[in-house]
Amino acid sequence: MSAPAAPPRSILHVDMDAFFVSVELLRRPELRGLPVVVGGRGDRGVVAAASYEARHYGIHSAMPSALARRLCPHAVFLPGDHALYSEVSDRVMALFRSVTPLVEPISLDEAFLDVTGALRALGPAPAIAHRLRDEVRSTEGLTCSVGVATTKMVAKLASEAAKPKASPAGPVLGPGVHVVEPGTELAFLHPLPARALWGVGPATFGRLERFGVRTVGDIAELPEATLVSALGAAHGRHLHRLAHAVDERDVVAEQRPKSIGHEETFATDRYEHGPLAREVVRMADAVAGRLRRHELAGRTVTLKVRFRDFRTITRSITAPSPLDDGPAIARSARGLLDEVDPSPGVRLVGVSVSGLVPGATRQLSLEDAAGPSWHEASGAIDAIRERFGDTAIGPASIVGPGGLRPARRGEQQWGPDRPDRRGGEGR
DNA sequence: TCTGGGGTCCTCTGCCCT
DNA sequence: TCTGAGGGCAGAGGACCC
Repeated sequence: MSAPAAPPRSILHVDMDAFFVSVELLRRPELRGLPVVVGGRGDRGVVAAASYEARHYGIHSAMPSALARRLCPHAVFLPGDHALYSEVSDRVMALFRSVTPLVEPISLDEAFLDVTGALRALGPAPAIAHRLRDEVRSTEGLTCSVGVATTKMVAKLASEAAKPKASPAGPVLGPGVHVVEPGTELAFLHPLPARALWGVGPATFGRLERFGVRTVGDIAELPEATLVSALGAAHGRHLHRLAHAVDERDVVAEQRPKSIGHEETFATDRYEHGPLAREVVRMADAVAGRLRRHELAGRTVTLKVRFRDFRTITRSITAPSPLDDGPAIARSARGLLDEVDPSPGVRLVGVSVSGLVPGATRQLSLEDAAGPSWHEASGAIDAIRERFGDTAIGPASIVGPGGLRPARRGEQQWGPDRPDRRGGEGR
């Protein structure tokens, strides 16, 4: 006798509407109804979010800011305030957790909620979705769209269907909540464009197009073997299942990061090792601070370099024991940088650390064994920064008059704001 | 049009070891 | 001692997501 089938899960995907822009409008209500763009304002910046009025002009997130400005010169461009969005996001996520502990944040403005266990206490999932929308609106003054379905994938696409849309006459309100009833998943999914599926980007779509694929239903009609031969085993099988609405992935509340990194695009390209090395030290210091804040350490240090022609290389090295202090990470990253020829022009460098383990398991190095180490000093540095700010202390090679400021997370989230504000050396 | 920053996951290749 | 197969791991890069 087979076990009875598990009851369908009730999964919500909540997506804040034009989140960054909406947060800005709360403190600048006079901008309501205008095309507003949040993001990098420099020549190399990109759009992080656009109001529905701005979207009407064809502006969308990830678009180069310079192009957005050409499309709508009279739009209001705002620089973005990552710290503020983060604060608001924390409050919204806390509100979600008052409904269910199974909340999986995807980004500052999106989360999955598994409310299967809350149905008895709070009523059916659509009712919970409406209640969440009302609470977000009344407590934060923000609107969100909610998708309700039995899987993460379909809930995600359902929230998209619930969203407001831009139109020539102005934003058109969406339903706010879109429910895909159990058993109707395929009817909802198959007419959607293939690009709607999670995991189908420009490259994958290009390969699928050769088979005449335009919709999710077209993908579903392809044999799994065809998808595997076109896309590789893991990706092919995964897409085949998604196109048949099979998605058993759980909502995971606690996710430990697998890597922590920091990268920056320069307002002007760098052509020499010296300035790049100083930037690498600054980024290593920032990454180390974030590792310690998360009580993590990692063995693999990766240096990323993007050249003027956008060619991107990565170089990595794995240390014998996990690292979490700036000088050690900087030494590894600078060693990798020494192998790179910057003469073609470098527009971006980044430093990241992966292979993360809890910081407490970090092994003592020879340096530690020899006496008081930089690791001990790091704790004092963190305390000083906590109290006096990030600029209060840092590696001697980057702070001081005319030096570089330590990097803060999200500080340059959407590209360099002004030409060479850190005094870097172009050519 | 000319492309940010923070990530995750997958594939391929080369090396080392058995 | 040499050779090949296979597994594990590190390194590099590509694709994708928000």
